[in-house]
Amino acid sequence: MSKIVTRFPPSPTGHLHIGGARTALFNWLYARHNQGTFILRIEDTDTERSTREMTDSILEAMDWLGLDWDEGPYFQSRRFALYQEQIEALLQSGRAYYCRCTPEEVEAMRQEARQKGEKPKYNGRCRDLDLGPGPGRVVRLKAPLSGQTVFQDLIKGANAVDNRELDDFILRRADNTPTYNLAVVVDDALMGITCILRGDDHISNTPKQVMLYQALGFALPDFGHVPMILGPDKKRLSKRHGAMSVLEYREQGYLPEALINYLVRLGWSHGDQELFEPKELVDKFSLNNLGKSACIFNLEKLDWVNSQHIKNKQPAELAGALLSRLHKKGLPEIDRGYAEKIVPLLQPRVRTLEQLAEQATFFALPDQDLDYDRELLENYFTVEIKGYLQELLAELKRLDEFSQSGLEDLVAGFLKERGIKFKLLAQPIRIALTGKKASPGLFETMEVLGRERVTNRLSRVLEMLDANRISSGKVGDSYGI
RNA sequence: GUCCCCAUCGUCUAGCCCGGUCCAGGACACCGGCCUUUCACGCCGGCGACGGGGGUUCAAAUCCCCCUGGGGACGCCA
Repeated sequence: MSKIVTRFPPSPTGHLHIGGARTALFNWLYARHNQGTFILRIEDTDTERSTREMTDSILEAMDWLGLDWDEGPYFQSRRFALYQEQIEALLQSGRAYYCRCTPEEVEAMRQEARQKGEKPKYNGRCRDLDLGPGPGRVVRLKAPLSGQTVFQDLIKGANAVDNRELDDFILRRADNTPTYNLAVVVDDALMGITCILRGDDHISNTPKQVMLYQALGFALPDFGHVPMILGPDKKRLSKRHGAMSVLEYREQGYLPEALINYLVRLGWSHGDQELFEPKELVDKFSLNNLGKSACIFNLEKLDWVNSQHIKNKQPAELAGALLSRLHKKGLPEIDRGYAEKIVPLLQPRVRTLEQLAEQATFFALPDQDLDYDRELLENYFTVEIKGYLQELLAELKRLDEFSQSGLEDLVAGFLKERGIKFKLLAQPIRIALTGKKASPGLFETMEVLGRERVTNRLSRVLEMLDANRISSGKVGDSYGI
C-alpha cells in the first residue's frame, strides 16, 4: 500500500470550530495510524474574508489539541501562479472557456431553472462562443453534458450524480482569483493527497471536483465524507448552540485530550469503549468504525468525558492550570506544592478546570478574606457547638502530627471522651474552614490547609460568633469581609 | 423547488457487511439504592430505541422496495 497523505484545509474566515476540529482529527488520526503524512493548508483564496488573525487562531487551536502537521501550513494565496497555470491548460485544451455573463444574468438563469422545476444553474450561454479574456469575464469549466459522474466514498459507499444536474461552474473569478473547487483540486493533486476526509456537506460538490480531476488529468484520491455535527435542535452547529471555537473550550476548562476523546466518539466507535487517550486513538482508529449519520453535540457528555480525564491526570499535571486560573481570578499567589496537594482532593469533584479553580478558592484565600454567609453561621453554630469547637481548637494547636490520620485519631478521641457523634461537628467545622456547606473530606482538607490555616479560621469564626452573639440568637451586621 | 446523503433508547453508539446467539448491549443524562462528615467519586438497580408499510426467508434491527422524517448542497464562500 502506498503512503497515505491527508490534509486539513481550514479557511481563515473564522476560528477553528468543533466541526472543523473533528475533521482535522479524523485526517490526523488516519495519517498517524497509517504512518502517513498530515498536511495543513490554509485556504485563503477569499481575500476579502480571510484574516491573519484567524489563521493564527486556527494554528493555536490545532497546536493546543496536539494535532501536529508534517507539512505546511501552505497558503493558497501564495500559490496563485499554480492555479493560473492549470486554468490556462484547461483553456488551451478546450476544457474551460471564458464567460461574459454578469452575476445578475446568471442569477436570472437560475431563477428560470427553478421555475421550471429544475436545479438552479448556469445555462452555458457562453460555452461555445469561444470568447477570449476581457474585463469582467470569468473562466468556467466545460462540464460534460450527459452521463454520470461517479466516485467511491470511503464512508458512504458508491455515489453517482447525473451530469445534467451540474453546470459549468466557475474556475476563475472576474478578479482573476481561483475559486475553491479549482484550488482544492489543484492543491490536492499537486500535494499528492491520497485521501480526503471532510464533512459531508461537501459531498454534493465532490462530483464537480471529480470532473476537474478528470479534465486536468490527475489521478483521483479517495474521498470519505464524515457526517456532520448538529446542534441540539438538529440544525447545523452554530453560535446559537453556545461555544463554537475550540479555543473557547480551552478557556472554559476542557482538557485537549478530553475534547478529542469526545469528538472522536461523535461518529466513531471502538466497541463499547468510551474513554481514550490520544495515543491509543492513533493505534485504534479506523475508517471502518465511522458512522454515516449526523450526530448531535451534547455538552453533558463532553463534561463527563472531561471529568474522567481530569481524574486520570497526575496532580502535578493539573497544578499549573490551577495556578494560572487562580491568578486570573485575582487571588493571591499560592505555591506550587500547595496547589499539588489541593488538586487530588478536587479531582473527583470537578468536571472542568474552571470548576477546579472555583472549588480551590477557599484553599487559596487568606484566612482573613474568607467570607461567611450570615445564615450559615446562624444555622450551624449553637452555644453547645461553639463550646466543643473551642476545646477542639485547643487540641488542634497541640496536635503533634497534623496529618489526615493524626487528625482522625484526635477527633475520634475527642468525640469519644464527650460521647458525641462526628455528625454534630462536621458541618460547623467545614463551614468554619471553607465557608461552604460542601467540600472535600474534612480530614484531608485540614491536612492540606495545614495547622495554621485551620486554627486561624476556627478561631476567627469563634471570635466572629462571640462578637456578634450569633449563637445566642442575636446577630450583628456582617461577618468577614 | 431540484439533486444528494442519512435513519437503533432524549443524546453518543454496539449489533447490520457474513439474517437465527438480540423480547437489542454499552455510555451520557435522568430516577432509585448503597457507601458516607458534606459535596462529589465509585458501586448496584431502574427508565428508555430497531420511524412506518410492503416484500424476500423457516427466520429480519440485519437483505430489497416504497413512504415518512432529518440533514446537506444548489455562490464570481469555503
